[in-house]
Amino acid sequence: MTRTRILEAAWRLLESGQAEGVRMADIAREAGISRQAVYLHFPTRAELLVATTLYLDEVKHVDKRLAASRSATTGVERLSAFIEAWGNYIPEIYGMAKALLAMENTDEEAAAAWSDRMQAVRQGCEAAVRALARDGTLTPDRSVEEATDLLWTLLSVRNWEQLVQDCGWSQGQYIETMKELARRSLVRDSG
Amino acid sequence: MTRTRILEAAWRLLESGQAEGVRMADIAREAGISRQAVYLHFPTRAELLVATTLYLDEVKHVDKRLAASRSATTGVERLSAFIEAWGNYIPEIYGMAKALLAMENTDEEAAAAWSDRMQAVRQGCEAAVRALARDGTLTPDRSVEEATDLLWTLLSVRNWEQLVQDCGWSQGQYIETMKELARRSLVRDSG
DNA sequence: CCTGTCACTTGACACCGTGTCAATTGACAT
DNA sequence: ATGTCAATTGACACGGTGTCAAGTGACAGG
Repeated sequence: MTRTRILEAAWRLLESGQAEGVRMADIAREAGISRQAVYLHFPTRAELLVATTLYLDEVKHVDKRLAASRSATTGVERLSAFIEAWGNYIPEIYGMAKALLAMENTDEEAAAAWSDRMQAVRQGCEAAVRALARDGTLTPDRSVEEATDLLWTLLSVRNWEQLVQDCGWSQGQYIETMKELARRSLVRDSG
Repeated sequence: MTRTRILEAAWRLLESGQAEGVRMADIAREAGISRQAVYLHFPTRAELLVATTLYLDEVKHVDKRLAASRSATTGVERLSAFIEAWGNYIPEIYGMAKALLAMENTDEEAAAAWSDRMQAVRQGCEAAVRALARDGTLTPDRSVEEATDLLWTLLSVRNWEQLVQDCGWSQGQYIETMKELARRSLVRDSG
């Protein structure tokens, strides 16, 4: 199916670094079809990018990965498992994310799409925070909502980008630091 | 001087919200001159934006604000003062920052300019971390460099944006949370 | 009073990337 | 043979940046 070939082509290009060099013409060439044929399947660049993220989520089985964090028994374990699952997913979608993020400013639809995806992440954060609250291990300093905001911000793609891409941290270092930071700022009595 | 009028116009427009709607023509109109006259003073949009940030730093006396944090005696005080100074500066430059950030992806020069400005912030972070290290109050978990990376990331404009703009936190809430987060993740024995 | 010069204006234009439109081709099915 | 469907080619509009050339008006010095 041509549609799939386009999605694969987009993915391949976005994955390989220089996010913003990826134009519709490039994707078409990579897929071995004409630029106009791309428009036959995806009305706008934004929609193509969104479709690519959804395609990735499917191919990479995000759902299965998050299942692990959902099955954790204690809140603390759940928090840790969630950070690990999401944190390790970031590098795989980073090319995509960067391209989508770059359109946020100019493209209404791209912004909405990215916001949707991030709300899903926020759900995950909230679930982890609620698990802590249920166990009574959430720090008394913050409400569930504030704690969720904080965790969500900590785990943003931008923060990953800054630490791993710009500062040269290893992925493991990133994960460990985020876990520790989350624990210290969200879990009660954990010096 | 026309140059100043242009800078003031750019500032006024950027400050008032919708960063990405600000085109060269808009700035010219706001300054009461022709679009081409702007190019007489600033060769490119990126250079105009950069000049505007420098102009803002001058007008807003960033240097004086940071002096306070430099004169703190203990490392912990210095950390706190720095977070307060920088954290309270962010909302004043946010319009600018957003416009510059939006060009990061497309414009080489804008990216370099923004990166420069952020390196300056990083210097401030590093100074605070070194003050902690000197006092022996830096957590043993992290090297000076790692601690600097972490603090710098915590205090990014993007994080401020997400918490204050997107999540609706108050400025005071943001400052307090950042101070606490920094303390918990950088200062030794502070549960 | 003439002549420069300097800041600015007007208007036209090239470039780039996105998205649109119309006419055409080639394969496959009925 | 006919229809249909995916894809092709080529042209074009739009928006925003940046360039270029010619013109205008004010002010200064001889």
